[in-house]
Amino acid sequence: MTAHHHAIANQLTRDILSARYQAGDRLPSERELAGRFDVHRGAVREAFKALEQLGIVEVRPGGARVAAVEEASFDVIGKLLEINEVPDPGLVIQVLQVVNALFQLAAETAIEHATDAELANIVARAERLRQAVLDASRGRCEEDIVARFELMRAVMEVSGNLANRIIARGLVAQLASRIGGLVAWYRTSDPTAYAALIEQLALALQRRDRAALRACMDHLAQANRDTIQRALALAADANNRPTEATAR
Amino acid sequence: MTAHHHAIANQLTRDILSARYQAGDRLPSERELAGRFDVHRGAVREAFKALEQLGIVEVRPGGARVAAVEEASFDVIGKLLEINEVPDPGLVIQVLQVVNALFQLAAETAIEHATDAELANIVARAERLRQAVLDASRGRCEEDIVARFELMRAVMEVSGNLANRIIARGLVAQLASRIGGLVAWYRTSDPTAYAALIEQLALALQRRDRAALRACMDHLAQANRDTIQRALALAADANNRPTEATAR
DNA sequence: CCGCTATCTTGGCCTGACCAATTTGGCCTG
DNA sequence: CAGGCCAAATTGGTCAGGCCAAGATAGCGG
Repeated sequence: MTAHHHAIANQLTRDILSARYQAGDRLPSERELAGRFDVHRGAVREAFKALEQLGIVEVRPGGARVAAVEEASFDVIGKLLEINEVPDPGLVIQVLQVVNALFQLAAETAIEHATDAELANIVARAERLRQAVLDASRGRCEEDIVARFELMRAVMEVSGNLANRIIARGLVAQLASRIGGLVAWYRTSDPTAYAALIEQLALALQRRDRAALRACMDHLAQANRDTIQRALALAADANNRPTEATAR
Repeated sequence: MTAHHHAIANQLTRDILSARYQAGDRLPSERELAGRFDVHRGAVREAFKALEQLGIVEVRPGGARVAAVEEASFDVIGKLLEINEVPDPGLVIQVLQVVNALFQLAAETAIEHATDAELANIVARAERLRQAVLDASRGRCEEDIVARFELMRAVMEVSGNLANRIIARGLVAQLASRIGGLVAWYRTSDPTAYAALIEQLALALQRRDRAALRACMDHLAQANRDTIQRALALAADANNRPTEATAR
């Protein structure tokens, strides 16, 4: 393995995101880091490129300075989720809220512009999700989650909003790569109620009823939030108390 | 000026985004492009890095292939806005809708979690915006726009949602760098009505009234959309008929 | 104590080379 | 003739060393 710049970039990213460097600090020079890591300057240089594109470092002739997290790029969200063993629940919830807002926008656009056939397709997927949720209470959880993503993707697609699609896709990807391992802890608290919400969602979509759509999406978001929060708590708990064999 | 890789990256980006290459096509090899552009392979390589991080190209040993736009990264949105003289109105509207959805999320979070003092600060900014809008009808348009961004930024800040903040910031930045030049064409159609909406917004925030907040934000979004759409149409018109001296 | 300059450092970029993975074309086998 | 298989050519990945211009800095002069 000679992917030096990868290792260096990861190390520096962790250092910066865990606040070992303050915003505005000067990073060591490329040449010094090259010496410290015992690699050629090119490797450090490539690592810097990555950090710069992440938006956490601003590199200019004269020196590289770390930037404020608020000014960082889209992709830091994934990195922020990575720095701890179990992702920071607060951040996960925040991302989830954004994803939900985007999903809601897509759904509202869909009921405005989609054809009846497209809506029917979505409704069919919703029905599939409803079934999957009910099945999941008997243990088949993966299908449940897959069906949720399928539904979301379908709605995004017919909404026709490219920007929304790109952003949501990126966000979900960053989130999924991090909390995918939590599937084991993922349980819908009240599948029956959740299934009922899905049914309401399907109905609202079919009738192009915006008010109803918003109402039940609010409830769905709340339910999803609770579920994930519980899963995170369980995972963190298991991680802190590794008496029994930890999954992995 | 020896920023070769910049020029190459731009050229290739335009080629790809304007569909001169189809998704799945193989790009010419680094060495061939180096010869074609008469630069060293390193320059082409750096350009490829940029394209890869844009998500429009997947480069692997054996060849670089262009990816589907839907799979691209967040930053392509800005590039997509850049390929035409006047940005594609449809895309601008889409981005605007996303921004609005994020703004709405922030506002809803704010009325749930912000302190009274923070809300008061936001309300004050809203009042400033209201004044600016009324003033703008007499020609001072820049302050109007600045005040809108200020309000949005303030709401984002107190909402405490880092993910939301980062995404919205990036989106606004990409949009602003592209439609900033349209300020000349930017006119609120009915300033009085708009000011009234802002007042409603302030009131809803102060009372932490979520329903009212949603209602007036819907109207505000609609108004903003119309205004931008009109500005884009005017700009496109002026661009197609360059008989008189075009600004700039 | 402040402002300016000469020098030194730092990043930007070019050149050339070698390596490993993939592709590709020809070859052999059925 | 079709399909699988192997080796050579091509492609991207990485390393190494060097030169240059743009900032940073220490020292000097006011």
